[in-house]
Amino acid sequence: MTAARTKAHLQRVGLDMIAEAGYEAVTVEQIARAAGVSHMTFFRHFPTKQSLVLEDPFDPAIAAAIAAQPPGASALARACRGVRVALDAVSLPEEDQVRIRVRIGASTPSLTAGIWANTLATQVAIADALSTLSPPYESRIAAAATIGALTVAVLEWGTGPADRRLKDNLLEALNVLDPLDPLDPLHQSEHSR
Amino acid sequence: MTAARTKAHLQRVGLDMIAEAGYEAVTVEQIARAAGVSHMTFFRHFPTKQSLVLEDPFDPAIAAAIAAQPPGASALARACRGVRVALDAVSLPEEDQVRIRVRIGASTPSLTAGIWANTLATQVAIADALSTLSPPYESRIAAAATIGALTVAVLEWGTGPADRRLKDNLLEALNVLDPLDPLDPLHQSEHSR
DNA sequence: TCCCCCAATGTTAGTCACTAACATTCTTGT
DNA sequence: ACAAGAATGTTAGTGACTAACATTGGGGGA
Repeated sequence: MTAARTKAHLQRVGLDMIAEAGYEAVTVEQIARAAGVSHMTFFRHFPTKQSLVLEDPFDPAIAAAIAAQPPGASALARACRGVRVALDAVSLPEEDQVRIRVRIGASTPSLTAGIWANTLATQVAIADALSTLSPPYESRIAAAATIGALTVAVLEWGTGPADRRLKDNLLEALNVLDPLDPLDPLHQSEHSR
Repeated sequence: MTAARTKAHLQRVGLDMIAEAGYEAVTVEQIARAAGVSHMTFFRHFPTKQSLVLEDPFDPAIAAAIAAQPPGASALARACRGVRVALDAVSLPEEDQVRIRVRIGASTPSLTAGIWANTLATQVAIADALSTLSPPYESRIAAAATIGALTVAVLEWGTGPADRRLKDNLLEALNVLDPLDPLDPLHQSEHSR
């Protein structure tokens, strides 16, 4: 069996078991056996048990959109506006499996901790994108604040009603840090400065 | 030996060993033996190995100062101004041991992850304090952004030059989220609204 | 078609963080 | 001095994760 198939199979089986019994109640050994492999194969595909749930590749489009923001605004505002642009361009997965993973992560304390840890790479990428126009310290602060807001938005989406769109949650979060004109709440980020 | 003394002794010995050899290179067993106790005693005083480095009690004064902020400003602004007031009132420890702990945490990836996890309780407290005047969602976003900024400020302080004051780092971070009048950059938080 | 090669997987034996159950010692008030 | 409770020790275990080495299976070249 090809490597990608084995990995996908492990994740499907593992998420099923965890969704049913809870993250702590399922051991890696059990997941591996249920998927018909050994625990070593599990760890060859997922570096940690956490990563089965939390694995989330960073999208470089976000950093690019932030770096492309025009000068004249604070680092925080540029970060928020860049993310808005990226949200318009990229199509979010919004698949059911993502929602399940977020729900598991939000309801398991040890995983919620891991979620914040997972954002570190994104945080650094955003800070780098900001630092072309702002001092490094301000860039790091703005990046951390932005990531914090977005992470809460994702967690809230995962635990909220199923018909709520992730994108709406994210835009609302950005609005807290960088308020748009309330009369024209959307479609302004690309044109305002 | 009284419990508090044993705990302090374990922490002193453990931080010494970790500062010298690195967090991953020192086992709990080694710390316990060096302190003249068994590993069970270690875990009776520190729930995890991480907590030896990261343990940091939440100061309720911060939440109180935020809750006392006057209405008329955004949740984010009230959070920042409340923290500024709390920083004026409370005297920060600023001891060498704190700096050592932050330095260890900042330079050890698995601990940096734990630092973010440790802020969760504070984040919830701030969100609660904000939610008396703002909707819960906006409160959670603002709390996450504020905590994110403050955490970066602490990490930066821990790795930066030794004569830099923690308070200055924190105020500068708050300034990124809630800019003060640049002509009167300090001493304004208590009077502005 | 055969074979070989290498990627994917298995086996085994460990380390380390952490826990449960129970035994032991030390301290402290009376 | 003497119980009673707090602090600590012992032992045995679980589970995540790693290192070293053995094994298999399928696809490309001869």
